[in-house]
Amino acid sequence: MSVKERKERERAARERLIVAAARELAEQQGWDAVTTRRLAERIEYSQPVLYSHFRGKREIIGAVALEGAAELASAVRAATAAVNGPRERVAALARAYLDFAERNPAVYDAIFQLDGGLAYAQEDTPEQLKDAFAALMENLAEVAGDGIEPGLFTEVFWASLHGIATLTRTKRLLPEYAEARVELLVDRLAML
Amino acid sequence: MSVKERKERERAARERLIVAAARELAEQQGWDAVTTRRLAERIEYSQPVLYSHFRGKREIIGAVALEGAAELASAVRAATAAVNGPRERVAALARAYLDFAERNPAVYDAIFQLDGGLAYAQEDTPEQLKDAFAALMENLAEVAGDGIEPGLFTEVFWASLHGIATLTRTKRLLPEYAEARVELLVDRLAML
DNA sequence: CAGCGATTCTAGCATTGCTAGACAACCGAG
DNA sequence: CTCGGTTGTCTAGCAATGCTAGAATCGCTG
Repeated sequence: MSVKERKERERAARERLIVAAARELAEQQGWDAVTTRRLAERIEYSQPVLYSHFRGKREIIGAVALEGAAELASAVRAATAAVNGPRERVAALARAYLDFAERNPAVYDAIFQLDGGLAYAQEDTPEQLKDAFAALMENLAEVAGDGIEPGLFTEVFWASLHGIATLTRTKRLLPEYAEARVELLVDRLAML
Repeated sequence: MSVKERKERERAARERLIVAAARELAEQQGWDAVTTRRLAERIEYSQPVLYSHFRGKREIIGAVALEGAAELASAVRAATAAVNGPRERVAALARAYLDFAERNPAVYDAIFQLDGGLAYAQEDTPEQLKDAFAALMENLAEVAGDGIEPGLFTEVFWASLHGIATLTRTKRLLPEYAEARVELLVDRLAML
């Protein structure tokens, strides 16, 4: 049954190709430009092929979101691993998070803004999303403060970062305050 | 020239009708359901009429956003006016803000999520948007803390509220923490 | 190498935002 | 009161969108 296995490998490879193409196109020209036709053209297949891998455009966004969530998690862990001291660790986390959002706006949107048909904060939430939240909580639990549940604190800190990330990207905040916002947020929210 | 005036009044009335219909439809069925055809049908005119008032769908969203921003500003002012004590005033502001976002999700999206073709944090930013920010700053300046510019503090507090509002609405945060999040945010960010 | 099953494509549907050009209504002059 | 012209509105249509049915083609198996 080697033939079947080969076909499955090829199929998986093509699926990765679709996700990669969608992501690249979205980062280059925004999600609006990610149409089924353009996507099909990029992978050099016809549109119906997309629907043999994904239920629709929404699921493709979801696939990009999962890939991105895994990257966000490791970006956060990588940025905090080598840092000594809780305060600097939290600041590094905040900068890594905002940096990821700025460098991968389309992927960030796929994870947090667009509808990728994924469940959040529930049992059936995909591993990658749970793990991204876990990566935040690992570094934030130690500064949550007495009597504050780490999960609650992480939600608030995360929401603040998310607000800054999205409002910054849509040019609703003053660029010159960027660094000061992070400092203020970390100094006030984290209990040291 | 009474005829001209009458026509202008009628025109203005129809414009309000369009904005109201767009808003109502968006709140009922989401912005995706706000198509030019459905909107035209609701106001009992044909689609091209919409384009004699607005450059396109984007501008209609923008009009809803401006109307909403004015309401948000007065909602915040109304909620804080009668409250004594800085801490309770800030808490009231936070609740009023989140309440507005929850009660008018489509309008909130028009203001802060969708592209209504409006400028933000600039000179040519519409009055309504500047005033909404001002309404926040009026109540937040007193708790910014020493050496922290009110504008900076307001941006951070606002971003945090925005993050909570959007993540809550897309079911990415735990509902049971809703009240605790506000308490934590106010207690930590505000300097009392 | 022939036939059959899986795969991929062509072609098309309904819906979207937006626009051109035909048509009608209405105001003001004679 | 009628006619001309401006102003306003509608019908019809464009290209692009997500998605799908059915034809065509490819490649494995006997």
